[in-house]
Amino acid sequence: MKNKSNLNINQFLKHISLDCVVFGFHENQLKVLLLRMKKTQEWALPGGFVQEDESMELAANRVLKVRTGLDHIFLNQFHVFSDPERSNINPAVPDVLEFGITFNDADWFNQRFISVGFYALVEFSLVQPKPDLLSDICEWISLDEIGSLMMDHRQILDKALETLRLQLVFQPIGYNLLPEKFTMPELQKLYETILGKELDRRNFQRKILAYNIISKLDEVRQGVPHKAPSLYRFNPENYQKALNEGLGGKW
Amino acid sequence: MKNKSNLNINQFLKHISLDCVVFGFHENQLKVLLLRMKKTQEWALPGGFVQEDESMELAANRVLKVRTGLDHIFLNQFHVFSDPERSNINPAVPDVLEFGITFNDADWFNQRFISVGFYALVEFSLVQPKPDLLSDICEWISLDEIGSLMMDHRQILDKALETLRLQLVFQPIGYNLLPEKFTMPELQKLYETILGKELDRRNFQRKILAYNIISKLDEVRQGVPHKAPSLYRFNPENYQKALNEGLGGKW
DNA sequence: GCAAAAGTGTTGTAGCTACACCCATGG
DNA sequence: CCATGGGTGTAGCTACAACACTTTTGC
Repeated sequence: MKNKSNLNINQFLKHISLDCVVFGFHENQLKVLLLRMKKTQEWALPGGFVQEDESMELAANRVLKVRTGLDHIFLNQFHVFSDPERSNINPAVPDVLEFGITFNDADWFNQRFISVGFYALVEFSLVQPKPDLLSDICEWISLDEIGSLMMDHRQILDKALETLRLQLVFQPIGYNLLPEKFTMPELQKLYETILGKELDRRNFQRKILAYNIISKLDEVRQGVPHKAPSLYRFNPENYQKALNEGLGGKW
Repeated sequence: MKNKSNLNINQFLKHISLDCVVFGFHENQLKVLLLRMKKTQEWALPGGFVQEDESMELAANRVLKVRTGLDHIFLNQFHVFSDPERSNINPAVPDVLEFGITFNDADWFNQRFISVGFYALVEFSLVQPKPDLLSDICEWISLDEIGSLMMDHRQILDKALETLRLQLVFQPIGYNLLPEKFTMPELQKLYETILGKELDRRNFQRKILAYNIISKLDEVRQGVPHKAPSLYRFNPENYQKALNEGLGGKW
């Protein structure tokens, strides 16, 4: 008797999928959560399909809950990818009869899919990456080590980054990507990585502090060479306000 | 013999639709192209379904070509609307057997649809509004005269406006909304309408001119009371550059 | 004590706001 | 000649960039 898939394909909407670009920040590097496909060894973004009774946002949350173990993830849709050629031959289609997938199911997978792109910001240390049925590895890859991806996923990633860059300029992003306590140089490095350029240490500090979205703590980071940097944390009230109203200012 | 619909529903993807918020500017007012549904007399956004072999962008262009007579319209997708309740009972579903629509077709219409929102900027005077099969009127309605709309179309409109506002701040929008020749006060009124606030006449002029995206002509508007305002037109090269690089600056 | 990184201050300038004034036209 | 609206100029302020200097710590 075959191992049976718990996949019931009929509960999903046809033609519609979603892909998530999950960003994390660790060791002063921006990372993205990727899966390696069993069949082709290609790397891919975590994604899935929408059920009959859920919104795209709910579906993205559901998918990411399984992939990361996290609930209530910071999520934003940023673009719909609908080029009819984007998955002319879908390399992710599982082998027939594997995982209990039938001929009919394989046909279903080979349909043309329009995909809604989401980006997510998560705290690196809280994530427990788990591969899905079609992949053998799920792990964080540094942005500068990512090469080509499955299908049009590289294009999706690039668009997510572009969007993140635009958002960063007038919304405080760090809250979701950093641990509760962090140092000013860490926050700066995050900004520099996303923006793709270096910033002046002193001007950065003054600018961030002027927004009143973070508060200095009476602690310093322990066990580092040279002068110990102070720890900060986000100020929830002002942070929420800044999220709604935007920041303004040049970067 | 019944009048036969030219609609072949099987050529369309299931579950996916698109809605367009078409903006035009006329008599110093921002207007939106709306349809009045035959069945319910409700106003609705022009929209449609995606064919098997086209991208969302192509589909939106196709829909708008029929609705306005225009080709190569400036179009941007801005959000996906996927609340499962957004069309619990679809009021736009045509009466069975009307327009040659069969029982099966009616079922098809009553599916749940996820809709991709597009906004379009067009030159008012070039548009020749045409109703579709399900509507009896297609016409421009001033933004401040629009009340509630069919389904969640009001929400879609509001989101489009919000997006337009954000885009306006760092991209030159006017080109697609104004005729070839226009005056400074007209351009200003357009900005004021989109931003929803008044701007200083003199500062506006200096700021716009500083971008070098428009050129003054050796003509003035004829047949107006008081001092005749100069005519301007967009400068294609610098305009394209500004589109790519953004503008920057506060509004 | 020297290198490396954190913390604080200053100064010049571009760009914005908020004005005042002049010009052209119709009644 | 006056009301209305277009066109141009200027003063003050803010926010940013580009700097120099001091402090703390590991080796």
